[in-house]
Amino acid sequence: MKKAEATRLSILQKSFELIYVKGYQTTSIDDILATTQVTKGAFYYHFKNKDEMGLAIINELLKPAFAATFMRPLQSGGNPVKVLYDMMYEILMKDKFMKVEYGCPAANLTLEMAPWHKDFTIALNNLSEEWKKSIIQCIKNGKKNGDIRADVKPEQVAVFIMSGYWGIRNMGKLENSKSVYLIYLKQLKDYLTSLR
Amino acid sequence: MKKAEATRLSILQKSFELIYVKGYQTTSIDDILATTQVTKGAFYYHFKNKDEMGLAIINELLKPAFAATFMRPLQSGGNPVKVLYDMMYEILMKDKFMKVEYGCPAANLTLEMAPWHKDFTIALNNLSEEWKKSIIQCIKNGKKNGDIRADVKPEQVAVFIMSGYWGIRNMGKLENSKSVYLIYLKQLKDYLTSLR
DNA sequence: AATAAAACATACTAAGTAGTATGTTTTTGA
DNA sequence: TCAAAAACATACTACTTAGTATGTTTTATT
Repeated sequence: MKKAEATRLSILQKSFELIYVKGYQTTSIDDILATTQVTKGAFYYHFKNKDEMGLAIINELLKPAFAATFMRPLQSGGNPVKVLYDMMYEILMKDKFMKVEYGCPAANLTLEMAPWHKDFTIALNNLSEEWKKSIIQCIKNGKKNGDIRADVKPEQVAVFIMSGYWGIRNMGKLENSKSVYLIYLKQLKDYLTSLR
Repeated sequence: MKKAEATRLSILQKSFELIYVKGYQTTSIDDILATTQVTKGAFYYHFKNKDEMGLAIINELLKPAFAATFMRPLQSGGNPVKVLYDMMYEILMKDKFMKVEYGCPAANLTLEMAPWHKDFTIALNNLSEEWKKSIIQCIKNGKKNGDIRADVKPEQVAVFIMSGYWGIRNMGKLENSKSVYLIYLKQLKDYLTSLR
């Protein structure tokens, strides 16, 4: 990797961490410069302004990370009852990047930016739509295999599961403890089982 | 009501609306002064600082509003399958204050402030806990009446329902349309029915 | 090696921010 | 009614913010 590219990536990665922890609005350019050891000249050489950097974080870091953690596990073709539960368990209990006290970076950005930063909202909605498609496909596949009842509506289930996820992140932040994740996961298992 | 009390209340109400729409951090004192037509001297006579005002909003406006909209409907003693669905339908589809594009004020504040403003987090967690208690009581009552299966775990269900609510607010913001609320509500009905 | 462009560095600006200092006006209680 | 306290008004400060102007250094190309 070229040195300039490394500088750019370093800015994105450190900013992502700062924004995840502190929020977008409260993470100042000067904060970013201090932690990256990059100067203002370098920053504005690589990014036109703060929002352009924010969008780059979503598109270049959040999106691939999201695809790997949220969507890849759904492509196995297995029983949705198990696959969906396992996905959620991995995301909530095993993921190394996300911390219960800081919630989900995608959810944080959405709540903070929508509806004022349209570009952010569109990019984040994109993520959400992709996840939804993956879940729907997983359920459709389960119906074909007979793992899921024929009368189950895939889109309804997908929305229901996704809303549960965004919401449990909120509760985790409030209580600052993963114990609420475990309670949620138990009921998620019961719910998924009810779709057989 | 005394005039001074009216001034204080006006500040709280207008600030609440501004913060609900724009967020806490991005609503400046000067914004508040401009929309309330109150001067800085008056503001700082009534509130020590911005955070004290924020807490007053939570405790004096959000809390009672939350109790009326989220908790009172649960105290009827009716069938939880219907009572819980009706509560959610009212909150999502009928409430006059909350708009789909701005989400839920309690969720917005939580995502924005936790874990950095401990007082806010505690006050908001308080709200959440009260709601949880109400839902649990509603389900326990339903179990006693035979409306809900004996093996249903009230706390698990409460957490599951609450997470669904916080989450669907997030999705509403992303899509800026109540249609996602309707999809969610259909599946909520199926889920609640599965508890019989 | 020479040179042009890329990559970075430093000092600054203009606009906003929460909060304060110091007043004036209004209300209240004896 | 009149003084004291409550309620408000205005002008200011010290600090932070995103972004710019203007440089210097590094890298790539010939």
